[in-house]
Amino acid sequence: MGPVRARFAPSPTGYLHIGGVRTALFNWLLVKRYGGQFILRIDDTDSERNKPEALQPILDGFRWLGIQWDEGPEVGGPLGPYFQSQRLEGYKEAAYKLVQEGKAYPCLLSPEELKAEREAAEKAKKPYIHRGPGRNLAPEEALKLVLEGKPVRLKVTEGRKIVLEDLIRGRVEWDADLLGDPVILRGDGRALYNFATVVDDAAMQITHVVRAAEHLSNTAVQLVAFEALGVGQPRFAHVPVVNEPNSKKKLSKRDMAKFVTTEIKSKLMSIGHTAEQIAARDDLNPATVAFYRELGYLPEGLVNYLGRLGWSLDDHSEIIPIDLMTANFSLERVNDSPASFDPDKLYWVAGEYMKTLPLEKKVEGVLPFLKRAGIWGENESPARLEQLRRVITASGDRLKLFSDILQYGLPILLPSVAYDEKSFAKRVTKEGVPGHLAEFVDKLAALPDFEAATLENALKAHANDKGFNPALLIHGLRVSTTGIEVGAGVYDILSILGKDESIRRVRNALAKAGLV
RNA sequence: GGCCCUGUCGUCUAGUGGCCUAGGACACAGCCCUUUCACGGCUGCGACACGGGUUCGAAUCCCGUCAGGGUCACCA
Repeated sequence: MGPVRARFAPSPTGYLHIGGVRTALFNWLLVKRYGGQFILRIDDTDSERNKPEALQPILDGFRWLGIQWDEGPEVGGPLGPYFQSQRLEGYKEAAYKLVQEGKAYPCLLSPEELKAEREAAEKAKKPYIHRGPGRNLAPEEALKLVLEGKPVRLKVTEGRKIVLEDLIRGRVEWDADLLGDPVILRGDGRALYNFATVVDDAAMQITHVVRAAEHLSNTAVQLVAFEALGVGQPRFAHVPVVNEPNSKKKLSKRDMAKFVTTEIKSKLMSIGHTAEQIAARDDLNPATVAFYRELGYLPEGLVNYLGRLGWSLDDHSEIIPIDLMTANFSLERVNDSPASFDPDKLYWVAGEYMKTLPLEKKVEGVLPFLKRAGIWGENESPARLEQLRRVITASGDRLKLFSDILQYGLPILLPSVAYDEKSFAKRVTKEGVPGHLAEFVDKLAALPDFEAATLENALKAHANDKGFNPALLIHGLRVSTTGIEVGAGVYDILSILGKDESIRRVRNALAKAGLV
């Protein structure tokens, strides 16, 4: 395959939809695989719905994911402008040209008449196929009417088949007789999507249109438009839609609110969002890219997951770094049935990427969450930073998302311990434990150093000496010093805390337990 | 309803006529490792929508049925 020019054409809606990203990613991968340009074209012709400030989140999202466009907003390109709202004249001219050539004609019927036609067809249980009375007008007369403000319809040639050789779905055919003449230009001169997209794809020399399968039906009229325009056709590839988790329904841009369950909400609140903030942002739900960014997912993980959704490298690869993906991507291996979005698997993939991330990158990623939690200032001491590094290292693979630092790091980093009462009762107040703790605190005070290995030896020796199960002390210490039962190894925790702080926390716990 | 698309474990997938008593991954369950949790290791659970053909042989090809989805605008 030669060089590819592929495009993604989002509407500026204020957020980047997961399904859209997957489609954009396939376009981008195709370009990276075969060489060429990935074009971002902004579909902002619907002025009521599209606000200019709604574009930025989309661009930010793509940049965060590492999906860079070669032509489009902010980067320009030779075949711009890349905003459809700035290309309106071109659509108009193209439509006029078609009218002059007799390939399109003015629609003479009023909206009311059209509605009546449609309803009559519906009542008669017949498919509604519009053929306008203006079809046979002489070109001069037709153009005059169009210039006077009549909408323009494309003439669909009857008595033949429209054939698409789709790169993913194979051969798809439509009977032209079942296709009504579509409106391509409104009375006020604004083009309709099906026409604008064709004019632009031709003008921008798009070679491959990779888009969601929901556009498959549209392709028939677009094919007719390409023909009428007398320009070369791109190749088409219709990728299956992305479904809701555990569902056969499309992951929809609408009704995304239902994904914000109480569980999701509490997760968002745990990273510092208030209920009001969540309610005010329509991009904070699991169907958007912003949501995963907000929770501290690694973009590499999201890209891997999305790339693997509907496409596979072979019979066993799951973790496919971007270089491997771009070197091997092909439309042939894109599935032709819909795929359900699986948040659990995404979480796992994100964790796999986190495992391989260098420590300094983890520190960097975790900082915003600590700052928002109010326990990290702008000028923390080197010692404090070193402590954070040790916390992250000790957390190990438990840290799958950057926001997980709140769960595993806070109990160590926070100066005061928030005790989980159930755990406290089970592991500290328990029979005999306070006594062991009190005794061991003195041992701790006498230790030559506070390395994890030293601590482990001392603890085991002490328990052996006294003849009790070391687990009693391990669990007691953990809860005394962090308040909770899960997290890094207890020796690591004590070592990070240091001698003074460890002893202070254990004594506090003993005081709380009613023993000093 | 018309047209179009799709149907392999709960989910993502491998499979292009014999390598398939259908392989891998996530999730789930159990065991081991670790005196927590996680990681890791092992084991288990679990699918070719159904019915007809074609063929020596079908998850794979054909037909039908059923099911799901998409689309039918002077929206994108």
